Formats: sequence, C-alpha cells, structure tokens
Amino acid sequence: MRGFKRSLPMEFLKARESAMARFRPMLREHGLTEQQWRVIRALADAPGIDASELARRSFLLAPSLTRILQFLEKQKLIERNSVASDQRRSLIELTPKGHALYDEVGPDSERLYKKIELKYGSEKLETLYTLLAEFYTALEDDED
Amino acid sequence: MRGFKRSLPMEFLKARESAMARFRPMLREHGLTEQQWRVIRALADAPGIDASELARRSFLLAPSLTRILQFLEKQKLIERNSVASDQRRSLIELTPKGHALYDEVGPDSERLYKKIELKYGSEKLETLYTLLAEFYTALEDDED
DNA sequence: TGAATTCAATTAACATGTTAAGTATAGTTG
DNA sequence: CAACTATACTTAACATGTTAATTGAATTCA
Repeated sequence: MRGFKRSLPMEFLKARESAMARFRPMLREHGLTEQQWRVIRALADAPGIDASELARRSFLLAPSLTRILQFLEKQKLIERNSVASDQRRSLIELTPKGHALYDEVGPDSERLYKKIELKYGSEKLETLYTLLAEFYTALEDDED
Repeated sequence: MRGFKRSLPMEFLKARESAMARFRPMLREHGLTEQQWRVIRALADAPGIDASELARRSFLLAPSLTRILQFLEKQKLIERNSVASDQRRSLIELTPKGHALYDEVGPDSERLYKKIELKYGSEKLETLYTLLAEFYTALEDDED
C-alpha cells in the first residue's frame, strides 16, 4: 500500500500551512484572522455582492460566513443593505473603516507574498499555480 | 496590486478541498473525520510512538491531537502505555479494533486515491508532489 | 542539591469547518 | 390562488484550528 507519506490532502495542507505561517502573525497584529481577511479582500474586489456570492469568492461555507459577517458588522467594518426586490438577500460592502483596514493590511500582505515568490522562484510559482488549478478543475467534474 | 485570484493559500485550499470532498463522505460512513483517520494511519505506520511524534507525523497541533486521542480512546480504537523512564509521555498504539478499522478503511481510501490519479494523470501528480514538497521546504528555512 | 529552565501534554477560550435542520421569502405548477 | 419546491440565509451541534496559559515531570547548572 501507498505509504503514509503520499497523502495528497496532507501535502496540500503542509504547503498551505507553510505559507499561512508567514501571513498569520501579520494578520493577527491587525486583529484579523485569515478568513476575515479573505472576506475583506473579496469585498474590496467586488463591493455590493450578496452573501452567496461572497461565500463563493472567499471560499467559505455559509455557516462560517454568517459568523464572520456578524463579527465584521459588530466591528463596523462592513454593512449590509437589504434588497427591496428580494427580502432574503442583502448586499454587503466595506464601510470607510473597512476600506481603511484593507488599505492598511494590503501592503503588508503584498510584502510577504513577494518574499515567498523570491524564496521559491516566480517561474516555479507559475507552474504551481497552473498545476493546482488543473487539479481542482479536473476533480470538480462530477462524472467521477 | 495582485488580484484576489492570486492567493496562494486559497489555491492550496481549493486543491485540498477538491480532494477531500471525495474522501470525506467515505470516511464519514466509517464514522471517522479526516483528522481521526490521519491519526489512525500514522499509528498503523509507526506503532508505539508518543504524542509529540504522532502530532508531527499526522500534522496536527497538540491541542487538536489531545482531543482526538481522547475520542479514539473512548471508542477503544487506541490505547496508551505509560513510560516508566519518563512519566510525562505515553506510547500510543492501535487496539485490535483499531487495526480492524484501519484494514477496513484502507482499501476504500486507496480506491479513491487511484481514481484521482487516473483523472489527473500520474505524471502530473508526481510533478505536483515534487513542487509542493519543494515549496514547503523552501519556506520552512527560518532565515526569512 | 535546589532554583531555574525546559519539555510533554493538557486545558481554556474563541474562531472556523462540517453536516443537518430551521426560517423566511421567491418562484413554480396544478 | 394554493400547495409544492427551491433559494438565501441562519442556527445548532459537534469537531478541529489557533494562541495562550497551565500542570507535572525531566534537565540544567550555579
């Protein structure tokens, strides 16, 4: 049997963790978790989307997103505006305070990202991006 | 600024999730979570190791491992034997019931793994393994 | 040897992951 | 238009992730 070493999910996890270990302390200093930062980035990128679209873009499950939005709303980093034509949904956007935080954290994030790119090599990074995208694309076809 | 698309941790997460989505339902039928299965595999691979070594091999943080071991012990899937020469540690191994579960789940896991390999291509899979290992190796040097 | 340090494991507290169930609103169909 | 179905969240319950603090046992070393 394939050894315990060849576990694809674990290899993804280890790669992910080695990157996150560099971002997490910085985010913590800004009072954010990784997931909260993903939501803020997604909103900076696409203001005024609803929760379903936000969940898709930030790659969070709906229950996690619900809790994160409650937190961010309490911090006055986001606000929701209900949609008249569909009472189930509301459109979400960053407040000025949320934008300010985004502008503050963004450069730190970029700096760390560039350090990783330098350490690993940008051509290899491109290859890796491609292989990863091909991987999850190949597996997301539902025909087994 | 680099778009929201180019987030390495998210790409790792998406790749990992696309794989786990295939394993999780199977594990669930056996009454296991992914992490519990990682622990069982690690113990089948290296019986009689202590919790620190087990945490390292299953890539779990100590607090998570503590809870998982308490669960597995309650299910009588593992047992701990205290070490006379060092009262802080205990050596952990699968019980016969634990071994039986391992023998039951292992083949299902292999089957799903082979399906992934077929869908993605085994050469590309090799390349991906290599790039991932190089990635976390490169980043784990502490010299920044 | 005994105070200080290190180490292994656990506990605590809070955030997120995961599945299932619930709630209210929209849409669909007979 | 009324029953059914689908959609967009939200809540619930339990497992894990993450950091910090704690406990008890080994080690170090002045």
